[in-house]
This record gives sequence, structure tokens and C-alpha cells, in this order.
Amino acid sequence: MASDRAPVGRRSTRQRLAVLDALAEVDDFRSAQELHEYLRGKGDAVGLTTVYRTLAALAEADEVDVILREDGESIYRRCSGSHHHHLVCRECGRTVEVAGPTVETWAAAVGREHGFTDIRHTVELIGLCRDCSTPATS
Amino acid sequence: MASDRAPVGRRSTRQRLAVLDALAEVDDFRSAQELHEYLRGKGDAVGLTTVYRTLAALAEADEVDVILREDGESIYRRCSGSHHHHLVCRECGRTVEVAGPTVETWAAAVGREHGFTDIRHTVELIGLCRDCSTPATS
DNA sequence: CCTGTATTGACATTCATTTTCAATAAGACG
DNA sequence: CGTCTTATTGAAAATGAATGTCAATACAGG
Ligand SMILES: [Zn+2]
Ligand SMILES: [Zn+2]
Ligand SMILES: [Zn+2]
Ligand SMILES: [Zn+2]
Repeated sequence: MASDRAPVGRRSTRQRLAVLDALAEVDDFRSAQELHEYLRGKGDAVGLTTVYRTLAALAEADEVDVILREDGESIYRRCSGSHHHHLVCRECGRTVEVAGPTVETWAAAVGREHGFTDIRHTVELIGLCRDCSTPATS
Repeated sequence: MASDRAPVGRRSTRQRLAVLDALAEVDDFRSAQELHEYLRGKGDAVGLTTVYRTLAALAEADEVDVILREDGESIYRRCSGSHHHHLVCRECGRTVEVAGPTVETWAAAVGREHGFTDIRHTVELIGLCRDCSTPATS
């Protein structure tokens, strides 16, 4: 069944399944280090190197989203196939996926206007979710 | 004249002027390491630590723009005060500043729609400029 | 000039990510 | 099943950006 899920010369190993499981369980952005730690906690340990390699492969295959945190560390998340952006709460990390036809159009227009082609873009939104923006300390 | 250019307790040193000069000369995004190398080449050497410190201070004071390159390294550029985004050529690095009222509006709307407040955003465009998109090897 | 304090920079340190490479396991074939 | 080929793993070392340390130095005011 999973005919095109396993590119030629790609084997199915305990480690890869473990990383995929972890990504499914914590449906949220996590760094490679964090996932490695999480797996270790579950008793389902996977070498850090392998976590990095697996995530890189998944990102390459567009099976996960990668964004750069402000401190430069990459964080990964299992991701719906189609193109979209993220609205992330800077307090609790809650993430909402957002489709942005508006931005896509804008990006293309701006590029054309300046003679640029093959435009790609990075768009991330950061804010405070409803829960986290309450005045606090009741 | 430059009354508010030098915050209280900030001295004017050869090193700081050198970094500012460098930023003025290469009117383009450069990493701290690259600027350090550039200054060393000009014979106007400045310690790497100082380059980092100076850039951080300038960024803090909104005198330079900072963006995260895809490899996670921070790159800096002398910057016009008002808020804007960048359209960068992935080949030659040519940069165009772009004002994006469209995106600002979209970002605010999306945030509101999901109950988020205090929205900030990251928007960068990457493409090929006219020169670099020619079929090549003429 | 003198002096107090901000600043500098060589060096050490941290920490994410990558590289190395010998040991291991997946999967094909008989 | 065994066997063999090759992808995969992971511990340890290497890389490289960024930050911390701290004694030496230079700015600026008096
Ligand atoms: Zn929140
Ligand atoms: Zn988009
Ligand atoms: Zn903007
Ligand atoms: Zn170009």
C-alpha cells in the first residue's frame, strides 16, 4: 500500500518509526534535541545523530515543517502537505496553521515588480493566544 | 549635532566607528564573522567579540536590521528606520527593501480572527534577481 | 596630565549541528 | 532459514557561531 512512502533504498527501522511516532504524539514544534530527550524518556531511545538525520530527511520530503526559532535553533513539526504558515503563541507555544493566499499573491506581485523570479518566502506570525493574554494573576 | 546618536554612557571609539563604516560601505547583509573579516582586510581590525557586541547594540537601538539566514546565522545591515521587509536574491545577495502594508493588514486580521493579540511577524522574500536569472553561461 | 569607568580583545566556554567510521541490522536472494 | 550486500546506526570527535571571562587599555571629564 505505502508504495511511494518509501523511496528506493530507504529502509524501515525502529528508529525512524520512533521519530515518526514522537512527531505524531507531540503535535507541536520541537527541536531535534527535545525530540531526542522525549524518546529517551519513553524508553524508546534513538541516537541524537539519527534524530537529526531522520528529521532532515523528513523535511526534505516535505513530511515535516521546519522553522527557525529566534535563537537560531530549528524546530520541527508533523505537517499537512499543503503550503501554509504558522501563528504561534509566544507564551505557551500553541500553534495554528494558517493558509495565506493573500500573502502568496502579495509576494509574487512584489517579486515581479522588482524583476525577481522564482520567489519563495518565509512568513511567521507570533503573538499571544487568548488564554495567555488574560491580565493574569487573578 | 548628533545629540541622540550617543546614548548616555556610550563612548565613541575607533572600533565602533569602524563597524559603522563597514556597514555603510557594504550596504548589504553581512554576518558578524564576515564584517570582522572585512575589517581585518581593510587593516582596520576590530576584535570579533567587539563586532558582536557592537552589532547587538546597534540592533537593540534599531540602527541595523537583523535577519536569520537559513543556516541560522544572523546577518546585519544598516537600515532605514521604518518597518519593512526584504526581497533578497539567493544568488548574488542583492537586497531590496519592501514596505508591506498588505502583509501588515493580513497579519493583524489573521491574528484577531484566532483570538491572538500583540501580533508580530517575520516576512522575508527570497528569489532570483533579473541578472541572476538569465539562462546563464552565455 | 590624572583618574575613574567604559571598552576592548585574546582566550575559554557553551551548545546546536555535522562528520567520522566501525559495528549492526534490513532486506533480497537462494 | 543462512548468507551477503548495503543502508543505517550512534558514540565520540569536530565544527562553528555566539557568549562569558577578565586583565589591559583608551576615552572623556576635571
Ligand atoms: Zn498561549
Ligand atoms: Zn506562503
Ligand atoms: Zn511588516
Ligand atoms: Zn542576483
